[in-house]
Amino acid sequence: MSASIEDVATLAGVSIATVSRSLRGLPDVAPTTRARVLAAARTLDYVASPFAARLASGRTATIGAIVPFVNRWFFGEVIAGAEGILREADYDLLLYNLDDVAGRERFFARMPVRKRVDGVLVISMLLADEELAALKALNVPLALVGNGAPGAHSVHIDDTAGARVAVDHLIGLGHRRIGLIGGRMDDPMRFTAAGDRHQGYLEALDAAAIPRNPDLEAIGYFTFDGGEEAMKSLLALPERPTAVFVESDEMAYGALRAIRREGLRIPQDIAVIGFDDHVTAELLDLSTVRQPVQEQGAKAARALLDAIADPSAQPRELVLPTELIVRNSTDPSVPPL
Amino acid sequence: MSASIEDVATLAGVSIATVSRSLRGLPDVAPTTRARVLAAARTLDYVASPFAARLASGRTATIGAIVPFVNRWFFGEVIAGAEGILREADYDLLLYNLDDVAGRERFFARMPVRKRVDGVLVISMLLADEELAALKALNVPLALVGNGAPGAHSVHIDDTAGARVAVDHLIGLGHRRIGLIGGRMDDPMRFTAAGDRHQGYLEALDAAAIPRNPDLEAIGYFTFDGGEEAMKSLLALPERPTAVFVESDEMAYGALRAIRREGLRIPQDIAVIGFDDHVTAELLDLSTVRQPVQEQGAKAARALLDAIADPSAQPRELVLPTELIVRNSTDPSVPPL
DNA sequence: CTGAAAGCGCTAACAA
DNA sequence: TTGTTAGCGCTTTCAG
Repeated sequence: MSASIEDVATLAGVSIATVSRSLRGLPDVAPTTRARVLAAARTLDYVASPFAARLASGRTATIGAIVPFVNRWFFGEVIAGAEGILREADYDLLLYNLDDVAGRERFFARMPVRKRVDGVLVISMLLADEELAALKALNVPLALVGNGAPGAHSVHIDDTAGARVAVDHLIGLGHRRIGLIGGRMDDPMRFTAAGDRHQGYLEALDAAAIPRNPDLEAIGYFTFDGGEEAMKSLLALPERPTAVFVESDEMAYGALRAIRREGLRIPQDIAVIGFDDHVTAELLDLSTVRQPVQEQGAKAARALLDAIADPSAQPRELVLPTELIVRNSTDPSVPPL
Repeated sequence: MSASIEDVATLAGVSIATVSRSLRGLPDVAPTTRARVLAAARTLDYVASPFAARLASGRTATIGAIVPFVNRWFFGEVIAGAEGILREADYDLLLYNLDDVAGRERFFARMPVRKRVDGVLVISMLLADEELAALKALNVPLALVGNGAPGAHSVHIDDTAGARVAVDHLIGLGHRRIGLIGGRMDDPMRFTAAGDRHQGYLEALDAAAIPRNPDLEAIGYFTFDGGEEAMKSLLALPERPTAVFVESDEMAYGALRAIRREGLRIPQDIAVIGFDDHVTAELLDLSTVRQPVQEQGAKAARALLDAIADPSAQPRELVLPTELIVRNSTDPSVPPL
């Protein structure tokens, strides 16, 4: 096996306590002693066994990240953002991918994070009361990305405001008959974006004194196919909308396809704006509302580290700004790709 | 704090050794005793401290996954595949995201996986000799996704064969002037796909007795922009190709854009086929070569678990099949979206 | 400034 | 079948 703290102590001619202190940069070690220890550690290529250190100190130097789907764009970005900050601080990132409702139940039934993390990062999940309670019972700081919860740190955008900006943009272009394509509010994974963005849509209409029209609101799955289906239903209306606000870019891609299949032109016949600024939104020339994704992960990780350093600190809520990105799918004056 | 093994032992009226045995399902425990222990553990909501267990047993029950970019489609899928298998086996997944060349160097300089994993999963990286040596020095099983290495388990596709199928498809459609858009062989992250796919392109031409033509080979970054630039250079040729094989779907998206901007029609003026079957390939109606991605992660994770269970087992190499997906970007007889 | 020694909460012989 | 006990490799008092 590899070198242990004893080996280093022997080689440096000091006690293991001094090795421990030297290596961790604790005060009260003579500079020359420390140098000797560092040299010994280096020649033996020594690293402390994290498990022994964790057992002895009680600190795990690990963050658990709970994510619905690692393999979706948004979540991957958030994790990348968080990982960078954590790695820098020498924290490990333990990944829990829920995958579906069954996986989510399994996670909360078994609570595999117990006794193994100093903090928990929950990505884009609206937690049920019992779930929140279960996580709080871990007695470690909790940070949420995407929405807030009492007693937890949180980093998110203002979905409602973002949606309002998108719809205002359509109104500014002269549209009055504006459709909505959105996700179900009762999504099984309980994402909150759908509800909030729907709300923003309604507020924008109200502010412009455009009457609400439930016929123009098409709800479906928060996916490409869901968007396509929803758009089809709007196109089948006796009087179809001249513009649609779609609650996510992925749904918007489906909407674009439905519109093109119908032989209609974008944006002349129907203008489309999405939400997220997904990687391929630019490629598809889709107007959208950009949200900082990696940054949400990074900020949440930072919040956790701060909370671990100072457990008495109050939970903070951080709201990051969104940005309207105008492309050719809404504005014909923007040159197409 | 939460319950310890002692608490359970006391409540069940047995020794801690018996608790340990009962909870881990070891033999030689009387059924009634085991039942009593399980009941006690349940009422105390007890889980063993993983750190104590790991220190005592020497098994970490965690796998380190080293990935260039969590936030890219391919890698996210691989991780999702691996995570599922590992979670099922009660293994933790420790994520190391390299992010760039500097991150890669930092990783290998510090080797943060030391003393903390029972196995290492390396995703899509061609390891330099020193890197491979460093990982082998960990003395734990090593599994690679995307390419092989002596002494390591590996799961990958046959990139060369896949590329050949793609180019054969173009040849079958009557094309003779077939361009290539590919990544640099000397990619800083050292992905191997570029070289292998390039090779397949050449082999397909040779097999069809179509002379190679270096002018038709455009090399760039393995990204959307790289593909766009490369396509532009092909379009600028005095005699442009009638079809292009692009080594990745993401590059192909860029190529599609360059072609459309030039006012040319796909596939009538130029046929385009990509590689990967990236999520949005269907949306963009792009013909491609599909590779099983999650499955590669799952199979590699399985290989690691097997190797941990039986360290004497020889490293195995698993090659998964690819599949040609014909869409409208190459074949006009396939109805467009 | 440094060392001795007592844990941290388990697992794994070894006895009984 | 069960209990006793010696570690696992550190961190952290507490003396010195």
